[in-house]
Amino acid sequence: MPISDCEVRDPRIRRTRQALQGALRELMQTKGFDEISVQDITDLADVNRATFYDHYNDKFGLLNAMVAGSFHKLLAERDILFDGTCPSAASAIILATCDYLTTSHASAECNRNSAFEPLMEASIVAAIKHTILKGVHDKAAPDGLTPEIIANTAAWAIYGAVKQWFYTPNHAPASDAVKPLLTLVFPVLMKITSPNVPAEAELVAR
Amino acid sequence: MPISDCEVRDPRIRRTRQALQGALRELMQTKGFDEISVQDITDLADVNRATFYDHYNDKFGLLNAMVAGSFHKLLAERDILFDGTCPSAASAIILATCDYLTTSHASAECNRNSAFEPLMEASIVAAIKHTILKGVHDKAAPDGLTPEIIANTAAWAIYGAVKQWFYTPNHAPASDAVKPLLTLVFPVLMKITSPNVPAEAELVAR
DNA sequence: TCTGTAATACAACGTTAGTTGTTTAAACGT
DNA sequence: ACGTTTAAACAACTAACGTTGTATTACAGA
Repeated sequence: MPISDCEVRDPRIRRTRQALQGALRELMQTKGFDEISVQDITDLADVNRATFYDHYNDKFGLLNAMVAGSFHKLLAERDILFDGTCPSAASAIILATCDYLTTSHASAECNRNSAFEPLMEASIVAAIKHTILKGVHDKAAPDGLTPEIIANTAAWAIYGAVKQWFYTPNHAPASDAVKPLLTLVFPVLMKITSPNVPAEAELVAR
Repeated sequence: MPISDCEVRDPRIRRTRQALQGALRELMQTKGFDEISVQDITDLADVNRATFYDHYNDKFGLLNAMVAGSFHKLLAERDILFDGTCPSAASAIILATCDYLTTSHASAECNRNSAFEPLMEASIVAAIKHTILKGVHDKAAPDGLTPEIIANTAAWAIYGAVKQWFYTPNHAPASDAVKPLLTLVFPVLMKITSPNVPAEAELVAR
């Protein structure tokens, strides 16, 4: 029965989890995620295999915690705070996502496993959403929408945009890609403060 | 070594795959996805377990094929064709996604498995993207963007929006939810034909 | 410092996964 | 109708999974 990762007091738990995450990180330098067994991880971390299951449901749970943790850290380091109106904060989120995708793929190449990518993605999207929500949770939203819906939509849109950018052959460097991607997703975020964007005019006239 | 699902001539292959998909579908009525073993599936489908691996890489591969297939079918039945400008087609896609999420959750409740949901989601998003791309792949896109990027962003945004709607307690019925969700994601799609939406003005002035 | 709580170590278990090689039989072109 | 092609059946195997129970040891509060 795994316990939440945030605010763990007991140093034993922190040590064990750090060891497991460190081991997985190290193993992923050389192997693909699907070639790594729980045994491999616990051997390297010098932790009993059964103990692993006290902390994570499975290999994917560990991956999830790792990705969420490091992406959150990346965002925190850059001191990103989005207040619902400032495009530069949105840019920073997009850039961070670009960077994260790039570096994480550089270390862990070739994960042809069918389950690997969607899981990483879910973790990243959750982190983006969380960051957006921190800034807008107390703002207003137009009828039928909520800050949560908008934040989630934006988070998914951002990740989808960055992902497609990333998988485009010979894509522009991240710093150049941010601006066009921002124009794409920013209208979604704008719904928080200005419910009516002009495209609306065409919608009601459908 | 699994073979593509589209256009399978050999009736033996079709029969086997249908049997496997049917079996999984039936098992998911009562069990969670993670409680179902490949053995269970092949037993019910009256197929040898080794044969399973001639068709799918693993359980997730089968799930993927099922979801993609049925969601595509749902879209095809409703005769959805999105030309990049018509909001009603976009509405139809959103509505279909709402419906699909609702029905698929009704049959397969409680899949607390960490890997299950992200995989289904990836399949659905891929299907949405495919539908959008059919309509816009030959259209123009503003600098730094491509029809693919826009389609992917829109697909992720749509799924993210619908998902959050779905998980909102006491959410409005799908038919009522479509309109607000549409106002949220339509600006993204609009980039295909009208590169400059007014929010842009604020962006360059940052 | 002491004590109850809670995490880890360890061993052993049954189950499932995924692979391989061979045999049988259905499908297809001619 | 015949022979070729190719999918499915089957058995057997290794390796990894996830669980269970008990003993040990580290932590946190008093």
